[in-house]
Amino acid sequence: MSPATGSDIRVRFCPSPTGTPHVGLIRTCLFNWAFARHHGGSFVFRIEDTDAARDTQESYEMLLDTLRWFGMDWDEGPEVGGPYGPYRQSERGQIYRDVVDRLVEAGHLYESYSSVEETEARHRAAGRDPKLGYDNFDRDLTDDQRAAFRAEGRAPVLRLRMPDEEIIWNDLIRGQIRFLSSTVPDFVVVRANGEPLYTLVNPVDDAMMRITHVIRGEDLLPSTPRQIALYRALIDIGVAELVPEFGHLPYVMGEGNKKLSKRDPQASLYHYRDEGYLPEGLINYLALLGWSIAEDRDIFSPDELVTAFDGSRISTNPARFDPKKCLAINATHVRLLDPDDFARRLQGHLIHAGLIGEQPSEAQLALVAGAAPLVQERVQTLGEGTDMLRFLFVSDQDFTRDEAAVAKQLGEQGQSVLAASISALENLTNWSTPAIEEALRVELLERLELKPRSAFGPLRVAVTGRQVSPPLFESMELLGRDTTLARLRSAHS
RNA sequence: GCCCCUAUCGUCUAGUGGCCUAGGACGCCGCCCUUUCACGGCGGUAGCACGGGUUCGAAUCCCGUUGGGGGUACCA
Repeated sequence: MSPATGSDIRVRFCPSPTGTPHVGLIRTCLFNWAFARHHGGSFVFRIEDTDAARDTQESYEMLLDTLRWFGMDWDEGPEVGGPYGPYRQSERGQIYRDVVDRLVEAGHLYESYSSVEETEARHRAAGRDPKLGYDNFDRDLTDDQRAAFRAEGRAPVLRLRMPDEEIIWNDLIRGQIRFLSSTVPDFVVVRANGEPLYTLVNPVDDAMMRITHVIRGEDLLPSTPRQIALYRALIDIGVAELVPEFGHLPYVMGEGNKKLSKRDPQASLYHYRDEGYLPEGLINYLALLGWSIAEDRDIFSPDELVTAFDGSRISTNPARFDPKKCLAINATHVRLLDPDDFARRLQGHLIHAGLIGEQPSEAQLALVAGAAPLVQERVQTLGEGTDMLRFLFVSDQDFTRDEAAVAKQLGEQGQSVLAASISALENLTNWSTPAIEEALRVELLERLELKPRSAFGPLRVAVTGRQVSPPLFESMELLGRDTTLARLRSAHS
């Protein structure tokens, strides 16, 4: 049973601004965004910065930057506002204080003075496992007892009184899940210093922002009974209208059996952006981590994702992040790009790599336009394209050749190929790909009777500096007669 | 310890009782194409964790075992 349908659907993405945006986080964001867009609902972006010790402004800005790069636009949130703001928890202190006062007044929260040690001691004295957790001891403290604790100088935390009945919900992804309330102790929602905790502010904000579907990581699944209990209390005091639907996404794992760690460089989205992955390639792969679009298909555009993503077909078991498949999916998207679009993006990456300036010259623009089609079919990322085209853009002084390639191709036979090629090309009047190819084929393949492999390998290394390059004759044409001949001569010792 | 989630090729997954001698993708291997590297094409490799049920029939449902993961904070 869904509490809302169609455009009433409201979902949120609510990260803490700690560290660099990573794969698991953005995957969660993507699922929420796609779900909202599919249903024509609202996507709310909220910043959970209640932990002053760990939150940073830099991380906050990286979050916004990353979402924008992916094109995951939000309807409400930082910088766009909305009817339920502010959207940074650090700015919502008064709201929480008011809610807490009302919850206390209605008897849902109570003061608790027990320390962990005292709780464990009580468990031990009763012959119970001391690790059982909080024992709800302070629930029924009398006024006198509370006064006595205060007199000792102790400040209480506030705990939510959990209901006695079993808590059951129908998880959007996992079906019915039930927890015995006896296994869920009363939990702290306000610190002794008066600061509210995540356990309070997260459901309060979801309620006040009228969130209908909470889609989040599996790690939060065990805290759901507590949130539902808090929701019921919020409904009781008129802050919430309903308990939202919950859906718990499977983990994204890294190497081994560990959850993908924020520290793992492979987990940082910036790593992929710098390498020249395409946003649509990453979105495609991220979506595959715990979801499938169809039985025998796994390549799709962001638009196609949105069209298909109705919240079903989400898997329950953890997914392992596979860099190889991520690369392959990205490569497919590179090839799918409209050639002009690819050239434009490649140009951006060449600028990023410093091979051309922010304002490329006419000649550089022409070079990019001519070279892009040569590499679009043979690279997996824009970064590889940049590497492959470096020889076209570097100055003569900066041009270097790969040592292993030189050793392999520019030995004795390579030198004779170079000599023959130089004389064959020196007198070429028409510097075009077909003419260059014709001249070299006649000279090397027919006259010297060389195999194509041994004929063109040395030329490739001499001209591009690498054993892997765009097609040779096209490369020579783009490089131009003078530079090509200069490189052939400089390789000829 | 207690609670919860989870279990199909190396990896991501399809599969909701008969369409399954289990499909796709990545990876890997082979062949073709080929001026390198790729692209593309063709073919191959490899899997239902185990044990009990239920059923005419189980990868699919139930129970258990084992494995994996998470939670059990005055972090989020």
